[in-house]
Amino acid sequence: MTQKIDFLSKNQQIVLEIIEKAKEPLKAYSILFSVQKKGIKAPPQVYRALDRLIKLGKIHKIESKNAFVACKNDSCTISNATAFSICDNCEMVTEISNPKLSKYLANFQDETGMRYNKYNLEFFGLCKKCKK
Amino acid sequence: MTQKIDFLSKNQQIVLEIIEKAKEPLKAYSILFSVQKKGIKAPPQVYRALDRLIKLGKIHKIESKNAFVACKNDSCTISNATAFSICDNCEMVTEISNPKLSKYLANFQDETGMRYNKYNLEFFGLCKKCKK
DNA sequence: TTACGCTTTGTTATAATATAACATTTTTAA
DNA sequence: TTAAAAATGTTATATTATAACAAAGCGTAA
Repeated sequence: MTQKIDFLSKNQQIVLEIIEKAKEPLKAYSILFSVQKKGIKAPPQVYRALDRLIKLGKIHKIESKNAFVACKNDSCTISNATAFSICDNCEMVTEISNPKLSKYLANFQDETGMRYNKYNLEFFGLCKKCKK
Repeated sequence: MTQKIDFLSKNQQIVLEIIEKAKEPLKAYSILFSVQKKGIKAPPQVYRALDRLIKLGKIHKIESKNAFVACKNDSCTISNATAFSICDNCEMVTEISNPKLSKYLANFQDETGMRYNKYNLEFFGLCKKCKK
């Protein structure tokens, strides 16, 4: 077997669980502090789990915040096409799953005809609550 | 006057110049090392200049790389709508200026009707050279 | 079974990225 | 001309991330 693609190690499960429970994106070191009681003691353990979970599409990294969210898209096993809306005020992050948008972007070609196998889009604005 | 919107301070000019000359995105600390002979000695000086240049739309931050590129779009004085293509192999970054794309994204509304005033899009793939 | 390779894990140390806090200088505008 | 504001300089430190290597666990084939 070259790779176990559907099995999570203990550390990976622990990290995934805490990200899934969170309502906001979590930072790597805040994850570290939260999981220290469960035996994860050092940054590399957290970062390894994060890297793996990202590759599996279980979580995504919000690049503009260096923070991590669970993928809301149940069927997402790869993470090559992501879009988020981010509130400038309360920092709430929502994953956008809009078939038209993803189709548009997956098919996008620039002037040179270059095609892409991956993209990440981050929208910023005020969420409904903060707009009031 | 509340803000000088079209004037760059000495440090800002120095930092902008080095980013404009570069062919690849530059990291903050590599900028710092390059400008130390010009009297910029400490990180905050670089980061302040970067922040200002970003606000003015003179440069953009490539979030997935923590690196900075000059805006190629001459008329760009604000930086609320950015799109880049990034080569996974050689790390080359190109700013995409595609009117259809920017129009599409500027007008994008999610399911709830929310509109955004800013976005950043990063495409990944292989550039023409690396595809060969 | 055992021993080999591979993956995961643990651990220490350190690299890389970014900002806080405050002193000083320069610029602005009353 | 001088007080306020903005920009700059400086030191220290916070935050984010990885290198490097040792040890443990696990599958598998001899």
